[in-house]
Amino acid sequence: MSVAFDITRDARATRVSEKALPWSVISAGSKDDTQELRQAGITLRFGRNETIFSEGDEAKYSYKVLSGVIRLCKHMADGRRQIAEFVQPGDYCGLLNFGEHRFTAEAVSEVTVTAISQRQVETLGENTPAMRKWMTGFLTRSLMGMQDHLVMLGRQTAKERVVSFLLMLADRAGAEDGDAVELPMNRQDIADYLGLTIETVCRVLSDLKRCRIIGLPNLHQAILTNMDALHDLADGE
Amino acid sequence: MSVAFDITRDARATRVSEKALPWSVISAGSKDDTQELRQAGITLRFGRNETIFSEGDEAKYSYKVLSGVIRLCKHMADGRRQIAEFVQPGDYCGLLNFGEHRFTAEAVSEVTVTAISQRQVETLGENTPAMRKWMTGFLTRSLMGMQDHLVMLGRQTAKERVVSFLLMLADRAGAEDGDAVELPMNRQDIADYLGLTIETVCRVLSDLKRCRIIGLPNLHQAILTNMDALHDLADGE
DNA sequence: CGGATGGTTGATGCGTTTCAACAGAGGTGG
DNA sequence: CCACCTCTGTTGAAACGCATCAACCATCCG
Repeated sequence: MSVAFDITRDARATRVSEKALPWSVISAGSKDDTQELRQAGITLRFGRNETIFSEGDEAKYSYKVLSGVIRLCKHMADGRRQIAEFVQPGDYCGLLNFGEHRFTAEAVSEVTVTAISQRQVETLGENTPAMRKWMTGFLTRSLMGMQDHLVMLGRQTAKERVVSFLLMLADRAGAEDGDAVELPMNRQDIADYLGLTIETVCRVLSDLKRCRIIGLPNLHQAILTNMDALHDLADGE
Repeated sequence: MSVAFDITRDARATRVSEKALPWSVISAGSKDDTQELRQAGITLRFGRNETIFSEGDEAKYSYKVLSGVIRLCKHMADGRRQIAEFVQPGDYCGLLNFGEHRFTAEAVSEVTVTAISQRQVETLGENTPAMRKWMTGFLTRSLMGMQDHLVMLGRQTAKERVVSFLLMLADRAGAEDGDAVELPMNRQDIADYLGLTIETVCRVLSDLKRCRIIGLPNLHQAILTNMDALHDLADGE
């Protein structure tokens, strides 16, 4: 299957060191809510901090996350980094980047993805109305998410940002008062998503814990002890 | 024409005070790069600070700006405001907000727009491939603009933000070294776009003027005396 | 055990905000 | 025409929130 070969070339272009290779091609085809994409992709695995694609790379493939979490980020010349989005299982990335990828995609944790060639996506979009509709919806949802993120970075305080972030994760996971939410990303990732430093994120989390608004049983979980307080804090008391 | 009537109802729903009315219906139909939209709209006029639509309003219409500038913003409960975008002549707003508008749109200056019903837009999208392609492109460009804005708010300093803003305006206007760019929005608008205070924006502009990197002949123009210096400042020296 | 990695906490400094006073442009009415 | 007012922008002084720098801690793993 020539797609497999192309994938390999594309991946090499992402500057993952040879050592980081090989990703295993696990299977061709996987479950997918979007019927038309079902048999279009092949599955790849990436280890922690491996690069899936880089900003500026030719966008030959899109990816659907099967397991693990991907961060989409921009690296500035002087090392500053801004994470635009955490892509979770069931979500897509690199979709509809005509020409070249606008972000670098890196594996936050062990990740498996289905790769779909952009050509296939475009063809599907041109021929199937349902697919088209889904893609427009996808773009619109992306835009909405980015809009909320924008307001957060522009006008919320450090505490508001961290709390909003926890609530966003809770919302995505369907967590309720008293439930635990997973924090697959590390503190630096959270900081770079929120436009803060790692120390500030730590301090806010410690504060919340001290006030018994959340619990932190380990580095990768937060227990939402008091959702009401969180909601109040999220928009400034 | 029943569309004209519907426009009136929609506009009233935007809570523009009766005093602020009437907007004049200037003409039906106007020039448009997108052939299919050419005869679809009617033209409306809004005065400075009038609301074109509000966040949460049912999105019955989209708007193409013919003249003037619109700001798209979110208002927080405590009065904080974040501007997501300045919509300039030739640009669109309110497009593809299925259901309800996600932003409040207000006139920065005297504005004339063409209003197009969402139903028409959708129908055009379903039937004409060129229109569909254009709309996908529009969404993608919006997303890209928002992504750059996001990085700016998350990771750039006050000076970098103001400089990037000037360069963005210069780029849009096609201005070169030595040219003047128009600043149709006031300082508060700039501050709310950049996630800063009005005082900080003032100080940075004054600084740039003092260093002879820009000139400020009046409140609504900036002369780009030294584009190279601006580009350097935009990404941290 | 020792080193590496990632996280937390404290002390200090800086950049931006806040608060306050003032300046300039434009508009109105005596 | 000028005094007066309002609106917006500018500048200064002080306060504050977050960043920076540095020390320390916990966990993991060879």
